[in-house]
Amino acid sequence: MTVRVRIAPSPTGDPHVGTAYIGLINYAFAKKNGGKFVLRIEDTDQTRCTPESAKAIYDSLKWLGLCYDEGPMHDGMGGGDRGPYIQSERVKAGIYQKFADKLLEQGDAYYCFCTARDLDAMRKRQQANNEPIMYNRRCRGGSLAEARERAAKGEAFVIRMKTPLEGEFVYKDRLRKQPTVKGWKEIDDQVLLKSDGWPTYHLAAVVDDHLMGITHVIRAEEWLNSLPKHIWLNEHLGFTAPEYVHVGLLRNADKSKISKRKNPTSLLWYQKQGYLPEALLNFLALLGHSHPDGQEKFTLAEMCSFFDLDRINVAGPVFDMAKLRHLQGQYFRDLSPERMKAEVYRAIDSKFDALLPLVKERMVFGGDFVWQSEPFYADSVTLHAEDLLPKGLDKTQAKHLLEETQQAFKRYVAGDGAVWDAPSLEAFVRKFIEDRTAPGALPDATPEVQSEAALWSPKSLFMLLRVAATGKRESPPLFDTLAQIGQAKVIERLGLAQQKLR
RNA sequence: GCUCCCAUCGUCUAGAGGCCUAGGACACCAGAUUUUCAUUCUGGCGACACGAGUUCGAAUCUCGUUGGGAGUACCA
Repeated sequence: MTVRVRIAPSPTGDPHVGTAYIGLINYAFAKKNGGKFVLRIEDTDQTRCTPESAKAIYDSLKWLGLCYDEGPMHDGMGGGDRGPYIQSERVKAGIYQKFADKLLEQGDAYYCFCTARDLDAMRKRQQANNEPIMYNRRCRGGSLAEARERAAKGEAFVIRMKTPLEGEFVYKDRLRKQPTVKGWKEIDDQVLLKSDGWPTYHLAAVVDDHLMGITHVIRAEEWLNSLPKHIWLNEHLGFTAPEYVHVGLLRNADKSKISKRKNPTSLLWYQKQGYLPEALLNFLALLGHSHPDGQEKFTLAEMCSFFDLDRINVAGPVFDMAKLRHLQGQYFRDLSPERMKAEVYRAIDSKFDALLPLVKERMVFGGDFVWQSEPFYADSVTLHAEDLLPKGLDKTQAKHLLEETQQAFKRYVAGDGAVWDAPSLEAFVRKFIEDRTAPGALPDATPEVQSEAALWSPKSLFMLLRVAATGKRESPPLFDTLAQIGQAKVIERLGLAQQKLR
């Protein structure tokens, strides 16, 4: 039997680093076993999926070098005779409806007419009573003929699976020590077909994995809980189930499932930042799996040759940006002069158009751009304490001003509808100064602070901010500069300036 | 709440009963090289969550506790 594996991302938002991770594992497993790596687009949520997002997935996989053997045709990848590989197209071909009907006929599924309101109320009740939260199966007993009549009259419905009411589900995942055992009564009568007639993930994935001849479903742990449903569906649809294997979830530094709030998750971001695909892939390859000899730097092809599914560690690894950065450096320095040049130009180009109008006022020669725009590209700036002391300020005072301004920026950024552009920033900072210096603005303040208020002049604060943000006493207009540097870096550099004044 | 999963240095991991006074990598600290910085090299810090068993012997097996995570949608 030839190995056939798949990744089945949902095209919502930016392509996700988790897709790359699971993709890498599947890809390596396929190649190691001389099998096929399939891409299927799971766009059955009509409200969230977009074609642009699907395209970004193809491009990202291509960028990483995880070229799929079968899938939507794109840029030399894809094709195959088990298509279409986009579920929305399969919906239109009536594929899922057919299998839902089969279950209905067999008495393994039923029409459910409960409304969202009903379900909501039910859930609230269960929550209040500390009961497990699941559908109460109210519609389960109804006759099929009667239900079909109601449906024909235009009443909204979904189709649910008729989960066994008793007994146990047992499945041994090859990566887990113990078999998964679950009482069927804990398992919900999952919706299979939504009221718009489109399938949910559960039905669509099981049907397509079968139709596409998938032999191994290697996916993230978050699916482990719905495994019984998927096995059940395979059985009742008369399919030979693929082997299901669940690997650990990528984590934030706090061990929670990786999320864009706490970690960059968009592959587009890594690409834009200048991360090399080889480096990112190599880094991902180190998570949950390792080279048998402890080697840490290797190519995709090498990984494919030593990859061993059974050596995967299912504890969810933390995505450690520091280590990624290290590998990126290793790969970058190994680049050929041509490729390195291309990377450098690309990095400059990424901000060039936005920066040139600001910087050009002080330029005499083309080369001046390089040093004058340095603070905008640099990861960090070098500060000199003496530059941070505008006329008339001492260390403590300057530090206070920086501290308070930094706090103000933080509040500003956290606020609703905060716009980080030059006019907004200027308005904000001027208002901030005004509030600080208005007579009686701080009635409860100590005399010390009161006297400090006199120092809040635009002139000294602006210079302070300029130096803190850029490390230089000369720069393009302050607010344009702050806007271009970006909120995160500005706030960070304001903090570093305070440390410098200690 | 309920169900399920997981558990070696701060992080990624090696380790499938004696080779473990637990190895490597990142980070961190110190030193060498470098005019500086970075690179590179050397050294240091640093973990088997806890408690019972099984065994002559346990990081490795079993059970419990604790901790962390996931799921609980007409999202995937």
